[in-house]
Amino acid sequence: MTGSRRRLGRRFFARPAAEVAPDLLGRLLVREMSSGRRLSGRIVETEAYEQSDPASHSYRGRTERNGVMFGGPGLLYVYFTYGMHFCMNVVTGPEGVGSAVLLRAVEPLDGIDLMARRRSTRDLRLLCSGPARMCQAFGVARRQNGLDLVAGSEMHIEAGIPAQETDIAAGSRVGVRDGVGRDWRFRLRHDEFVSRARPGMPATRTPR
DNA sequence: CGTTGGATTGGCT
DNA sequence: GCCAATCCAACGC
Repeated sequence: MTGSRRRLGRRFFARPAAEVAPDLLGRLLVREMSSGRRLSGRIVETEAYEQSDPASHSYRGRTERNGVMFGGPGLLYVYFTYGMHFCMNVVTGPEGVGSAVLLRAVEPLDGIDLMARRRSTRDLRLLCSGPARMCQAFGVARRQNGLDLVAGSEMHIEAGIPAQETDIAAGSRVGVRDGVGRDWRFRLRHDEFVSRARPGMPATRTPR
């Protein structure tokens, strides 16, 4: 139904962010609560950030805030923004290089009641359709920064059912003038769980 | 040390 | 569609 429960390994993440980002669509983000409860969602929207990119937190080198981005593939990079929101990324590429994929939206699967309580809404489309909404629904905050998605037990990503290339739409990222070949925002076409529409995200065109 | 604005969201001028 | 909320990293002086 939602595909393979095989966990994605270190090698999957040890590639350029622009390659990992579209490949994450259709995979399952999973959090195992210490209570034994499982929270999960099918990834439907991502964005790639390479170190060479002025829009990336890692562009100006390693700092206290972005340190995890340089820590090696498969780590979870969580940052705080706008004075109230958290966003989560999956670190990609080799250790020492600051690259990551921002998880922007998932389709809620397991633990929907718990997500609804955290989000103060029962509307499925408002639970995880945005990077900060996802973090709130999954209970991800500062404490989860640096978690290992490959060797750790708190969070991981399962293989699920990878999206077909023809089902993927690519466009420019928020606030970034992406040129041809640099459309690094990816989402499933015709999916109702993606974040709210914004300019620069055409409904057509396939990546790579 | 002061200023600026952000990989956003929710509520409503 | 527009703007306030609210912290803090990065940058300029």
